[in-house]
Amino acid sequence: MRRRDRHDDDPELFELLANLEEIAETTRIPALLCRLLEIYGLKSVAYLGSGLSAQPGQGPYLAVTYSDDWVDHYKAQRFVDVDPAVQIGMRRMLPIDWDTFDRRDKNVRRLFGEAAEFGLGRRGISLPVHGQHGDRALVSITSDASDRDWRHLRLYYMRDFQMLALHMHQAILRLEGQRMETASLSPRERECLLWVAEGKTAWETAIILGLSEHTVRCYLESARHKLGAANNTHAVNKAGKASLLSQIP
Amino acid sequence: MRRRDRHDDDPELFELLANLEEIAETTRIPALLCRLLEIYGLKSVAYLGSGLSAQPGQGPYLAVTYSDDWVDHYKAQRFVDVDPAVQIGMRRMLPIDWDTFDRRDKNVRRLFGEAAEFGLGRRGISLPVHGQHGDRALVSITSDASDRDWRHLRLYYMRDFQMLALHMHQAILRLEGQRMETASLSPRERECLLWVAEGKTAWETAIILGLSEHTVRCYLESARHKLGAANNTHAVNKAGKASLLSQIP
DNA sequence: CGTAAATCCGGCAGATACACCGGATTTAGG
DNA sequence: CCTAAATCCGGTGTATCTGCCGGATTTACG
Repeated sequence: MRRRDRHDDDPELFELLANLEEIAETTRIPALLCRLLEIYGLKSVAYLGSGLSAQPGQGPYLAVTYSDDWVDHYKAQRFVDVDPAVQIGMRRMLPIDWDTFDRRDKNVRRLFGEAAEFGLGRRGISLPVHGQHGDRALVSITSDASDRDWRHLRLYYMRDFQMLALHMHQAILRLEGQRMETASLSPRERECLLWVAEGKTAWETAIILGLSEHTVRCYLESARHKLGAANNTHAVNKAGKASLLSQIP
Repeated sequence: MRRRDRHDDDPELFELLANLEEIAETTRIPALLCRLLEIYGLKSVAYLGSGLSAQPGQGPYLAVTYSDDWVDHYKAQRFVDVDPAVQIGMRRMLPIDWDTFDRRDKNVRRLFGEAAEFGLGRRGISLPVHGQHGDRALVSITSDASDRDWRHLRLYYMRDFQMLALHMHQAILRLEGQRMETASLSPRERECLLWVAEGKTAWETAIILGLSEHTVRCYLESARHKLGAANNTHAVNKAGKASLLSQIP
């Protein structure tokens, strides 16, 4: 805990955010994570990104300060299926303190036990990040702070890392592709797709919108064409990820 | 700008977050927004939520400190279709400074001109919020700070309001329903649904996964049943919103 | 004043989805 | 040990989707 004794001015935070914007290669990310360790006096920082490239089957993106040993062990033991930080954190919106995890499960206890052996901090927070296109990330930090310090620090960590996590995700998205040419749907096309996404048939949608069934089909067809979708299901998925189905046009 | 001269300790922020967690009625939200005005020395705070109730056709949720006159005028003029804070902010992940908007469009200039007449600050920031289920929100704040002050303040505003916006959204979600019973899909069901969401037919999915077409149909059927979906399209939409289609199971 | 886009309508053939019927083995957990 | 769930396979009839053909008027923009 080097410079975290004063919480007054935080030029570091904004400097780090600027650095993230300037990064031009993914190879420089680990170094930046290490700077985070120093500045915030942490034991580890980890970034786990999912759904970055919009193609299924693509593995998650990982950038960590963990030792390679721990990463290999984690993968070999398939801890990702057990790890509450991932399982719960990836399904949340707000950051979560690892202290709140239920450790009664024996697999979970084993995970945290072995994590400690590999030098991860006893305390941890995971901050979920939600991108625009269904892409997600989880930024996790660990610390060895005492119980006293931790109660205060965690709040400041949550505050700063909420922003850092967001910008980190943005930077990685920028570097790892995810070019999403956003097609624009007409109001009617969007409306038809919206109801089809709710499980309505073309006929039902026609009733709801007061159109002929055939007209609905035409809108769906042009929506599919605009989105480059193979069928309605694909179109709904693409439009949903591009948040074209929200109420605000 | 009452107490914002010192950026050192921020008990206010964490107190506000605690208040947000304790709120039991939506009627108390406006009062909390007004406290934000005082504490941060702002001209206005606005929350705009979209897709909160998971039913289409539901209007957006609005909680603002604007005058009713401005809200009525804004709605009457359909400014939401023009407002770059909404149009751009809702499609972003990172917060955006209103100074960066392109004001060449005459409609945009009219919007900001009339906004100033109704007493909104000259400076503004909008912070997008992304929920887990496709729900979104935009928290916008305005200020009358001088150019000098603004350059520094905006960063601190972004930092604190990034957290405040998130917790505000969480509080409103909690109060405004959005109970999403998360069905759990088996790996195979999820996998089939994933490829169908990519526009593949059952036959193609069967080839990809090395299964018989009939087996794929069975998995899709049980997935639909688990999700309470009327058809594959509905199932993909539901599963996507519940982030059941991501790589991390 | 054109042009492009959005808004509407109809029909038809073939592909695909969907529901409902039947069966099987393997695996995890109480 | 037993049960539940997950993993697999086949058939059938009907509903729905999808692509492609043909029209129409209105609106916005340069």
